[in-house]
Amino acid sequence: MLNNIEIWLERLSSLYISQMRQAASEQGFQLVNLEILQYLSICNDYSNTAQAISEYLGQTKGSISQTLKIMEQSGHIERRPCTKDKRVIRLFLTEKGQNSLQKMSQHMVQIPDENPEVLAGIKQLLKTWQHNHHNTGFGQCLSCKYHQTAGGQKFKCELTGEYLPLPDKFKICREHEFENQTE
Amino acid sequence: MLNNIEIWLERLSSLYISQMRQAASEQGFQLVNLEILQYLSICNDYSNTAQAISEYLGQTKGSISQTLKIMEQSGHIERRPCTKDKRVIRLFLTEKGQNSLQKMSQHMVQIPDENPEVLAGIKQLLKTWQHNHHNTGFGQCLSCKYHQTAGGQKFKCELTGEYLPLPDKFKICREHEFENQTE
DNA sequence: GCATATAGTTTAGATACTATACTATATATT
DNA sequence: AATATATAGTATAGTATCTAAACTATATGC
Repeated sequence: MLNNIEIWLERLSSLYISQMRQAASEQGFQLVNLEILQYLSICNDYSNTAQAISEYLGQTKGSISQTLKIMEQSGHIERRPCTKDKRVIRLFLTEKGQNSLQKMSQHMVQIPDENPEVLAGIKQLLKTWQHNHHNTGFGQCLSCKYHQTAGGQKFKCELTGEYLPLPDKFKICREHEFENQTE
Repeated sequence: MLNNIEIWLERLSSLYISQMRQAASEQGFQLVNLEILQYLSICNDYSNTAQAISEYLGQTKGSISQTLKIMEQSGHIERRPCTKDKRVIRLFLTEKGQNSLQKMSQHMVQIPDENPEVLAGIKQLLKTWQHNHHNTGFGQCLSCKYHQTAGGQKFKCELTGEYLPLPDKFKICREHEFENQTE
C-alpha cells in the first residue's frame, strides 16, 4: 500500500501525465511526442541524441528511433550528424517543433507564485529519489560535480574539459552527477 | 521557456513516468496497465469504472475499454455489473492484479523519511494546480467539501447521502471537490 | 589486430490510441 | 407518459507505439 507521501506524489504525477496527454492530443500528438519535444528543449548539447532520449524516457531505442523518424518527416525535429563521433546524430527542434511545444505548454502547469518551500521540497525529493535509485544522469549542469565556474561568459565541464556558454548551466545533461550527498 | 519550478516538476514527473515504465516492463505490462492497477488500488467505490479511469488518465474511453478487456482476460481485474445502475460495470483488482501491482511498486519510488516540508510542498502544489485548471475531481474524501464526520466506524458523503467505512476517507473519488480556496 | 562497447536502424508481431458509430440505461423536459 | 438528452460502455478501422531481436557502423580498450 502506498504511504502518505507516495500517494500524493502519485497523484501529482498522474495529474501531470494527464495534462500532458491532453495537451499533446490537442495538437495531434501522442504523449511520447510531447515528452521528446520537451526534453530536446531543456537538454544540453551532450544529450540531444536518440540514445539519451531512450534512457530519459525509459523506452527502447528502437521505439524512439521509429518515433523520431516520423517527427522528422513531419518537420518538428531536425537531425544533424555529429562531426566528432560519426555514430552520433544530434537532434534539434525546428521552428515548427518549438511552436508546437509552446502551444502545448500553455495548456500545461501554470504555477502562479514561486513558493520557495514548495520548490525546496521538490528539489529535495528528486535528489533523494535519484540517489536511492543510483540514478545520476539528467540533472542541471549547475548542480553537477563536474561543473566549474570560469571567467567571462563561459563555465567549464570537468568531465569533457570543454568550456560551455553560461546559459547552458540550466540545461539538463545525461552525464550529470550531484556534487555530494550532504549538500 | 519553463520557469524554475516547472523545470523541476517536469523532471520529477519524467523520472516518475520513467520508473513506472520500467517497473511495468519488468512485469510484461505497458505504462497504462500499471496506471490502471494503481488507480484501482486507491479509488473509492464511486470511482472504479471505465469512465472514471478514462477521465483520470486523460484517454478516450474506447482505448481504456479495450485495455480493460485484455486485463480481464489475463486475470488481473474483475468486472462486476452494478445493481443500482445497470449501465455501470464496477472494476476490482484480483489477487493476481494485486500481486503484480505490489511487485511493480517495489521498483518504484522509495522515500526514506517522511519529511513534512516536502509533503506540505507537494500538497500545496497539487492544490494550486487543480484549482488553476478548475480540476476538482480525484482527491481524497477527507479533503472533500462533501465529507462529513459521523459516529462509529463511518463517515458521511453529503453528495450521495451514504455512510462509508472510515478507511475509505483516504481513497480518491472522481466527485471530489476541495473545501474552499483559503484552507 | 581483435574483442567489446556504443549509436542508431530495421523488422515483425503485439498492444495502445483516436475517432466514430453503436447499444443500453438513466435523467430531464414537456 | 412520451420524448429528448446525457451517460456508461462496446465495437471497428486505421494509425502509432512498444518490445525484442538482429543488423550496420563507428569508437574504444587490450
